[in-house]
Amino acid sequence: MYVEAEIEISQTAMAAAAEEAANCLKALSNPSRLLLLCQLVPGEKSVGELEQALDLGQAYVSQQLARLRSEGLVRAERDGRVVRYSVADPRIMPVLKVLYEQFCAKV
Amino acid sequence: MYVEAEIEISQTAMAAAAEEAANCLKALSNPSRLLLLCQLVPGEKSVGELEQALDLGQAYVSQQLARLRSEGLVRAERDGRVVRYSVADPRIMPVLKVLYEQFCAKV
DNA sequence: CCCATGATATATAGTAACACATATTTATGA
DNA sequence: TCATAAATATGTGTTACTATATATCATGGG
Repeated sequence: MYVEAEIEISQTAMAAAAEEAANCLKALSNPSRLLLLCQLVPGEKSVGELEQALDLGQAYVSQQLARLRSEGLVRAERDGRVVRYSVADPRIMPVLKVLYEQFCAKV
Repeated sequence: MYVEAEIEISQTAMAAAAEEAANCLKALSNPSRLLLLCQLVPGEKSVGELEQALDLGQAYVSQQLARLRSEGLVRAERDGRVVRYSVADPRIMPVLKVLYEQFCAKV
């Protein structure tokens, strides 16, 4: 009985974690958003800097940043007329690291 | 010049890696598929076993497995009238590990 | 103080992809 | 050929992608 209950809870917890992780992955599962996040790994960057670094249009960058913001993955901070973005969710750093290891460092 | 060329290549390579990673993440970014993959971490399982373990319908499980197959993440092997699935892409194991650490082991 | 400008955000729209359910089909072994 | 296991087909509602157009917001000059 206890075992069943625990398994039940465990499965529930697992399902909840899977949903949370899946939401996070959905936000990461776009090349532009992934590159945007990578740009933010070393530290915060303004929208303009991100546009330049990735050679993407202003509105597009802003849209993708809004998506990441809505998921709580990045944070925006206004500084004069510039808005600087940085990584807000500590969980994605290790995820980005492992993605880099698996998909970029193919040596 | 060399530097510029290298940066150029580097960005191209980065974009290519980002696309590949994003495709992989897209396949992972669904709670059911994530749970299915987790079930396969210890070793291969038949479709029926997966249905039971996750309490999902047969067709649905088969659909999600087909999606994972199409991305090369899992492999199907027929054994009599049973089909056994296993993880096919070595890159997703570390990814699943980090997801587990970040989203499940919250202690 | 108002306005022009630069920086960023939001709105809108069309196409494609996804999620999921139900129905049907294919393969295999008794 | 029947029953079981798995795959595919099909339909419908939802979400994603990306482009273009427009709005907001802060600042320095007049």
